[in-house]
Amino acid sequence: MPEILQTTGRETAQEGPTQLSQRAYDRLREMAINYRFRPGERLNEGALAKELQISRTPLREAMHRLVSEGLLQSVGGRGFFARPLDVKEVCDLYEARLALETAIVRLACGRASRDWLEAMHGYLDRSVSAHESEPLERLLELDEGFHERIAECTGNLELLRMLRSINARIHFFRWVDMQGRRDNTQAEHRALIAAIGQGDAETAVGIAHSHVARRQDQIIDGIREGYARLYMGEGPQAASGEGPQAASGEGPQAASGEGPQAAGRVSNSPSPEDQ
Amino acid sequence: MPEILQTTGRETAQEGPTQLSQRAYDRLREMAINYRFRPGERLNEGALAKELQISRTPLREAMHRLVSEGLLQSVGGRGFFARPLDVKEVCDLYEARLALETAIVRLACGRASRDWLEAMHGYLDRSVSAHESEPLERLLELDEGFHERIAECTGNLELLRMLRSINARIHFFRWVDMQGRRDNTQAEHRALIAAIGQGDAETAVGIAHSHVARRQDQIIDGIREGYARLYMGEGPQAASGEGPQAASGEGPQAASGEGPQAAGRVSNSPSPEDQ
DNA sequence: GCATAATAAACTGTATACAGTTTTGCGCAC
DNA sequence: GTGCGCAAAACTGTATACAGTTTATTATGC
Repeated sequence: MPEILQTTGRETAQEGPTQLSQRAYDRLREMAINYRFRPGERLNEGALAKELQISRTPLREAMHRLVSEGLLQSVGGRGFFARPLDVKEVCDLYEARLALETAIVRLACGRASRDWLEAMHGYLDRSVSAHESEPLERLLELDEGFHERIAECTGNLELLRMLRSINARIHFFRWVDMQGRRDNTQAEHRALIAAIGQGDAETAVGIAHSHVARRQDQIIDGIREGYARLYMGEGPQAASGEGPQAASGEGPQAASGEGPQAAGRVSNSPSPEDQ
Repeated sequence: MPEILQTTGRETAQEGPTQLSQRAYDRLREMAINYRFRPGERLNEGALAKELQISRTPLREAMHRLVSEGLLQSVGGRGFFARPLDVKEVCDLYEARLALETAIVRLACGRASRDWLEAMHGYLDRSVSAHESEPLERLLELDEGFHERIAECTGNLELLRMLRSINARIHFFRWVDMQGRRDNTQAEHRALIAAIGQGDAETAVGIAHSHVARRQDQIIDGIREGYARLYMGEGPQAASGEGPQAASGEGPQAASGEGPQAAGRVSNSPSPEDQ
């Protein structure tokens, strides 16, 4: 039975014998990023293992990694849970992203090479052409890629790692945020690259700040919107058929009961105390 | 046999039935932070499991978590390795710490409460009294605690989490750095708290910057010093007897062969490409 | 003596077995 | 019908078993 699973890739068996634990990590990560699990929900290891066609051992290894990355939760060793929709946490993430982006742009101003600037102009051109045709999910990826390339420009892999980690965790809310308005950020991106190219740190940081900064109430609105959207069964990309516990229809427990400031947490979880 | 292990705590069976995976995580983390393993060394799961008196399953779960946190490495699913002494990585971490600390201090200026300021003064008093008597390891902990408290002051748990993660990874090099000179940072700490208390962001950020910033050559010197020290068999606190592979005497493979700038990596590892 | 091939040992990734605990479901008293 | 107690099912954390692969070792040819 093991050897069957080894070759039974999920769609096309594209690559070689990827590590099962890694495959589980990739899939679970994608699910967690897009809130494919209901917030705070307990993840049934047996069911998940069956769905991913692996045993619980590599599955749990992947889950432990995702806990470390803040994409899953583990309450006192008694099972894994989908991350809750925690308003405070998302606000913290936005704030941390702002701090990170500011520092990254400042560093990039002194380190941008001619080649890098060329490449960024090419990237922006491709982004512009994609702007009309591509789906929103793709546009968001392009935006994330834009900012991550600036981080790469600094040469600092740790800053890049942190930015990626944060971007993964707020991805869903940015996606929700983009739903309503398909606004064009290309001009700001061009201006930012221009400022970086001139080594004008103050201008660049100013652009980045106003580009990334978002008022707290806007963020909270986005979370509430996301909350509603989650319980309407929609997601960024409805790839696979519904998972066993991803879409079993139960209404939201407390959609708009307590105000967003109440306890800072909008979730049905028993509020586990994180790892 | 399992039930024997459950109750067989390592020293005094102090607490309750802590999760085995968690215990392994705690011990391995401490080992990784202090470079108790030789840089780049392959970690033998069987031997480690026997040493920690657990099976490989929870051990591997802990190792996966530590890989996510950058305290261990995993080369393409083929075993776990101690993190190498990577010059570039440590420089990146110092740079990231500087960016983080700057942002944290700036935020703290607008959020410091009277209670928090009181508590910080008390903390500093205790640190001063400890300065003469306590061992260096303890002083370093106090310094880390100081900066983490400022992060707590911002109320942003994500910034705090990132700062802690970075501090863990550079802990060893800061410890090595402190060895030679026992310089007094208390005055700077007091000035920083004073500036935060007055909400003077520019002054506070300036102090923090000059306090945390370190020239790249200083960092590299510290790493080289640490490298030498590692292969002399010393560590921050020689707690338990030598582990099976922690101190088997073999000379350094290339102590001062290539210059520190050569490939950016001073290690005996086969340079795995990170997770 | 040294290089090489063959064999054995060791090690990792994964599946499965098992025990303890929590949750669920059902029956029964009221 | 509702609350309570007990049995059963389910689930998690951990140990162990197993197969494939890598590494070490011995034997052999030159």
